[in-house]
Amino acid sequence: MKSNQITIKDIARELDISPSTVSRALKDHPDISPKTKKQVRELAEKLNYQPNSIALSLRSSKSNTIGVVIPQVVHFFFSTIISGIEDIAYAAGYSVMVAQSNESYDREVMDTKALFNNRVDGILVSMSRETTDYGHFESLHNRGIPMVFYDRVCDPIDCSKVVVDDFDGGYRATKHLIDEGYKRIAHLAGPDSLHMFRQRLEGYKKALQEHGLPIDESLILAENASDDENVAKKLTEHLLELDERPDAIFANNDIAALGAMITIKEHGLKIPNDMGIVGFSNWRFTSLTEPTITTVAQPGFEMGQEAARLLIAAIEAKKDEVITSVTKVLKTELVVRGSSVRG
Amino acid sequence: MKSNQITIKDIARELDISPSTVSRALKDHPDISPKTKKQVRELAEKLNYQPNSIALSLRSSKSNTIGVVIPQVVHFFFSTIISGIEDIAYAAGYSVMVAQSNESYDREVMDTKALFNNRVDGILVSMSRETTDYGHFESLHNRGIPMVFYDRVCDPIDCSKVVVDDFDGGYRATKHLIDEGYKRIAHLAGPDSLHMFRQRLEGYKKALQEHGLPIDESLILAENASDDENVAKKLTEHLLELDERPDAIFANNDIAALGAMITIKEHGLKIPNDMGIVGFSNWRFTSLTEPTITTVAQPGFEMGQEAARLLIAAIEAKKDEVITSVTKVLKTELVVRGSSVRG
DNA sequence: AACGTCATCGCAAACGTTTGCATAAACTAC
DNA sequence: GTAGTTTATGCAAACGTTTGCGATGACGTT
Repeated sequence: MKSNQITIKDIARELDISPSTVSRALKDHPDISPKTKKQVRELAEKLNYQPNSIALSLRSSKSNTIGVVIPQVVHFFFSTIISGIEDIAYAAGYSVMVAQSNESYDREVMDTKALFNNRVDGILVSMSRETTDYGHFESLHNRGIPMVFYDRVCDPIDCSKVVVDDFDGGYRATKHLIDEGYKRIAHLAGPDSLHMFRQRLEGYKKALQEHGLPIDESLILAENASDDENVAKKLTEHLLELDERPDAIFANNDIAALGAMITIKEHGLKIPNDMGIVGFSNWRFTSLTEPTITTVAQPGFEMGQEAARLLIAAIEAKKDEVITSVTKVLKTELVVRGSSVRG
Repeated sequence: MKSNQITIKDIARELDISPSTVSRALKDHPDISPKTKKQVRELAEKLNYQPNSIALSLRSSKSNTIGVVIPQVVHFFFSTIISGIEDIAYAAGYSVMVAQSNESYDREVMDTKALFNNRVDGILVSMSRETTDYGHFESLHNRGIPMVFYDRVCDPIDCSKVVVDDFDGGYRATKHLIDEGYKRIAHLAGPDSLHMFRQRLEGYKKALQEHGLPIDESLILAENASDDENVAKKLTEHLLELDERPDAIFANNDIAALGAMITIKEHGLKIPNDMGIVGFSNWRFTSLTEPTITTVAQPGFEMGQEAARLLIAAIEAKKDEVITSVTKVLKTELVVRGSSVRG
């Protein structure tokens, strides 16, 4: 069984008219007689004709496809973003091509090239951890293909970006703890190299300052790996051994928050009464622990949606040449749960 | 700045030779003189020529793209599968187009149609929960486009499939509990409608029988929703109130296992000494609870890889016409943790 | 009768690439 | 010097679709 895709030519031959007439009839062109239109439409229906979008792409140099470069699909936050992208793209008639960089710079370079070769109409990208050279982005950008960065953005490239307000997230988390009456709030910070972690730290500091609390550097401990609960456990041990131990911990991510929580409980302290905890990211498990963990929800779905919207707008407004780059900052949402509210 | 994609024609014009010569030179055709080849290659390099794969697709009627229909990208298991698919596809030079059905039959129908219109070379699909009519699959299959089902397979369609051995997973989980000395093992079963949940239940039963333990229907409670810990909590309450309460629970998924664990602890019972627990799926949090939860790991990544391999094989062997359909059954892996091993 | 106006349709080019065939020049062999 | 062979290149068609322009014929108008 060979592939029997029916083309406009088949319909034309069958009806003994020209392909052009078929094409026009199919799009209800006024030049075509109602009778011919009817014939064409009925035959197309009967044969289940589907336009060959590759031919369309070639002719119009538009593929109606957007490429997505993503560090890791398996991470909840990122897969949520994909979901948001897919949502908007689908509604706008675009297909989504996904390329996973696996946090590798080399893969990222190849991915962008592959997507470009596939003639995607635009590219959404979140940088890999390794990426420090931006040549591949610049080259794409210079060729005029629309791109939008999301989450891990590349500042030097002049295009639209969507980020989450990590500063505000850190601020809200800390302010919440303050509002709940905690006085000595520690912070388990993420690796200094990543922008978002620094922002969360800054938000934390601002909240303290704004409420007249001192910034005690001995209460700010940095993890080098943000996904390892054991590191968080060790840091928490350290915090608990301080002469003046903290009465709350704001962790840069939920895994760390959980690690802290486990350690605190091991020391016989009660959460939230003896110590409050707030995490970051709203992982699924935070609503399943005892107590449930207060955390900062990142708007992954909305981020994907917004990035897709910006990209599609850039793609479709390309004729006008006046695509002003915007940077959307999405607000986080504090999800208050048991680990930070004293009865 | 209009899109300045360099084509073979540009190179030809520049060098004052014909496009055919350029094309041949680029693929090292023996007809072309070394001198010309050198010139062409150097100019192509300099101009950073990239072949237009849309034109290639049109000519060869091969897009080097595979379509993936997936119920939900945000689920860990599914995103892991995507990762596996992407891994193999990338290595084989294919791009991956993702369409999310959101568990909706209508979306699934539109997704398959959209992928077909985009002329993907083959399709990987996992059915939505709603799907009971298979017309859209049949129509694709009749058109001769290769497809492979993964996880949620469609039995009536004659094509390759990749599933995980839920029966064996249920068996192993239960056998493990038996081996650890538990005697009265309850099962929190998933909704009866889904094949995989029935399989896990059957594996559970087989393990009991094989070890001379009675199958007590009062210890088998079905959830209607498999993602809600509250349901699991209620069912566990019920189990604990039985005259002869079970001394272990095999839950059909990790959320349920966690719900059970919380409830058991609330009743003052010790895990694993008073009661053992095994979950299913190896969610991230299962290694972060107290105690950590023994669970059955599903090989999502391998499943994606295997499905992609089978599909690509089918695509590339199409000339031979002898594509025998195979059904791959992937084994699960028991991850033994704290919730089921008495000290 | 000659001309203009429509309505309806086909031709051909174009998108970028590949490839069978023809062509031209250059060389070999007698 | 003629025929034959090799080497290197170009032409044109094809993939499926769209679209500007031209063609055809019917009809109405003077």
